[in-house]
Amino acid sequence: MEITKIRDLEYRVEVDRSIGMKVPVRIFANEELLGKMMSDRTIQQAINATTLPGVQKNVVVLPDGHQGYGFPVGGVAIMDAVKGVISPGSVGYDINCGVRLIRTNLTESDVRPKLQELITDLFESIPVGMSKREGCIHLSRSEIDEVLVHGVEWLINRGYATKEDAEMCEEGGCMIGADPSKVSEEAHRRGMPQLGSLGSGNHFLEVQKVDKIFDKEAANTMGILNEGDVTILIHCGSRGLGHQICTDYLKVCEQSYQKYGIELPDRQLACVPNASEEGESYKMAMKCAFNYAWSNRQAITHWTRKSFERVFNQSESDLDMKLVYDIAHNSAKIEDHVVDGKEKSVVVHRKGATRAFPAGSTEIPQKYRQIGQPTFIPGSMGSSSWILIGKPNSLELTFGSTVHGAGRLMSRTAAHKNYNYKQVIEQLQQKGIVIKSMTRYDVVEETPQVYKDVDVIATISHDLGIATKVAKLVPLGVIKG
DNA sequence: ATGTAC
Repeated sequence: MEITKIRDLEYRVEVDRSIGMKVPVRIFANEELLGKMMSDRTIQQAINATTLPGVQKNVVVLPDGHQGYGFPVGGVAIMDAVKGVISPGSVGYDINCGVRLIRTNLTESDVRPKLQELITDLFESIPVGMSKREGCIHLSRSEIDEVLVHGVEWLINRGYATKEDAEMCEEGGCMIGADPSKVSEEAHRRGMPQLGSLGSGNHFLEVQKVDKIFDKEAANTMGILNEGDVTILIHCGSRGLGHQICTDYLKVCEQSYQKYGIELPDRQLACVPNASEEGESYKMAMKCAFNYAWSNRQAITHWTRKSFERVFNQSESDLDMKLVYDIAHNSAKIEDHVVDGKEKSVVVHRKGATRAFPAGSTEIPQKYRQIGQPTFIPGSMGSSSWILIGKPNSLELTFGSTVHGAGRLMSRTAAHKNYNYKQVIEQLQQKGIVIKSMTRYDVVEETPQVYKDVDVIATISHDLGIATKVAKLVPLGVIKG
């Protein structure tokens, strides 16, 4: 493959019809990050995606891009909504994996003396770890259907959410058109006992302080007033339910290629025509997983607020723990984008990528319409996290998207070879970071050294003008699987 | 990411 440098931070793979490419690949990265992408299948996977039926304009690889299942994590691809495909493989297993940020009225000096107590209380009240059931909201077979259809609204009615919480989620915390009859009984069964659980791997809940504010106006609009303010970041997804829905529809894809005459360069790049019966069914099921993931993060939010109330002996209104915003990392959405100078309805696949719509977009809450959509990059444990806001260049360059995280540098196995639990814990202690985790191996596998430098990723997004820096957050304490 | 390989 031939990669051409277009300018600083932009590279390109031109169309090669001999291998079925229909559009170019556009890579946004610095030289070092590009080098990492070239050491695995990232670019090849993006090239594969340019062969999919109905693909438009170009496939995007963001600076945090790395190899994924079929389609790169940190990738964005748009398909003609009428003639193109929708690709469950290009959304990923953890449908609506995402991040939300909560603000508080507390400062670092309020939290430090009670940090150990706070992290212990959070760890005891929020279920973490693989396949966790204890402590979750256990849904009956009919209740889970209500959650899948209504999303956060179901939790409002049960006292787990406010109307404002729902408004601070994309789509108001509910995807219209979710149909639980398109979700298998197996997926239902897995989802019923897991609502309100964090999961494992890179999922976490972190208590942070605002380290530096870069954009005071935007920060203040989000309720981030001063450096030293305490925030909470929650990173998790749709758990076993979303995973099962992806698994189920990958099978549906496999069974339909002959019927639709689809030939793929990689079986893992699973897809079906967007407008087909199978495509419509996938979307209705995917929307259920969306609603479940929002509800999941919301239940965790509720228990987080209760935990803070207990530890600081203050009421929820005193603490003013407002949800700043909630974003999705793994999604397919029908949006209008400009292709060849014309607005066109397309399926936007964002896998390990978030929406980053600029100011004025009707898809973002009124509260943020003047400044642009808030987006968050989760760091976790030793590394910083970032608040960014969407800017007009995102529509020009990345189909209204930006980066979602640092991206792994070292495999899980390599992490164990190079680091042990004691080392990682000591390193965190030296920084004053309190951690409680379900397993030791998750801590080792998630040590900051296994990730690329999140600050560089944020800076590239900023320099490209797709989403610019609002504030840098650093961890005080973290709970994880 | 995920009942870490039905």
